[in-house]
Amino acid sequence: MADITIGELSRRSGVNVETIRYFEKVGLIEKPPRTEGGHRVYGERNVRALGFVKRARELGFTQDEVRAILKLGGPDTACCDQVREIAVHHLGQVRGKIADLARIERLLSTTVERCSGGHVPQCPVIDMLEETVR
Amino acid sequence: MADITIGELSRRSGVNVETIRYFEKVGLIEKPPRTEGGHRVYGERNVRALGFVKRARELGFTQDEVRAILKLGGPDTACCDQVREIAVHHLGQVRGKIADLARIERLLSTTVERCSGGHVPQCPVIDMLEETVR
DNA sequence: ATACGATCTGTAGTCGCTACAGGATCAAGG
DNA sequence: CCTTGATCCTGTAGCGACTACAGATCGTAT
Repeated sequence: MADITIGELSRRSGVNVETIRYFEKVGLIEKPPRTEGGHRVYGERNVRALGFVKRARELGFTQDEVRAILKLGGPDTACCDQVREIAVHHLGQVRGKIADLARIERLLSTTVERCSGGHVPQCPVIDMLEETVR
Repeated sequence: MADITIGELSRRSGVNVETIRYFEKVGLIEKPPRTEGGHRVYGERNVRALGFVKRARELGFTQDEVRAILKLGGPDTACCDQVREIAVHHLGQVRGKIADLARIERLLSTTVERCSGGHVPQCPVIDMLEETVR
């Protein structure tokens, strides 16, 4: 039960100190007890909890989604359905973004390729951007 | 040279009225002349210019990049090199994002799949998020 | 002339943080 | 015990790229 300061929590979790305080403010992590002087005091469980939130954010879950998952992931673990639902929805979003980016990637790469070809009629990139048709 | 109001420009370009004014404020499009009463008056060339900016933004170019391209794409068209450079850099960013999302997609989809399997040990999604190892 | 829609400016909100400023607190050394 | 220096506190403002008002004015059709 070694007490952990916010700075140490930051080092251990890889989450910025300001971000930890921010996560507390917006309800992504719980409010820890304080010292006499008002400094936050954490323990091991907080390291895990923060890691959880961090990982979820890295995977692109919104703060709302993370909050929802946390609420579901309480004492009763029977709510797997709802967690799964959130994850499936998010997976859909991710796939959508990948598709969008893939389209962009194709367009950009073929355009840039035309650029490097010796002949320089005009700027193919600018031409491409000018094609208002879509 | 039919005069175009900001509302009509919005309809034709598919860009929100507020966003058009915002683009003007941040220097992505030029300031149009005004009527006596102060209403903005556009022409066809503004429709094309706005379309250009819109398309570039849809492709994920930042405002700074768009401004840079616009500056380069002036009267002298010999600056194709620099435009290409911006596009290549941006292409790199796009590919990076795709790679990140692909990793996320794989992790999410395999996790969710384990969920749907009949056996329900715990919530695989939560388990996955709890694995602090990476 | 007047009503009504469109436009004007300016400010504030969104999301997810990050970066201060100006203090207070804590732990270690003298 | 007292000072130093690192860490911590709160609160506010900034980022990018818009979006959404509020409250006023303009333009035009009847």
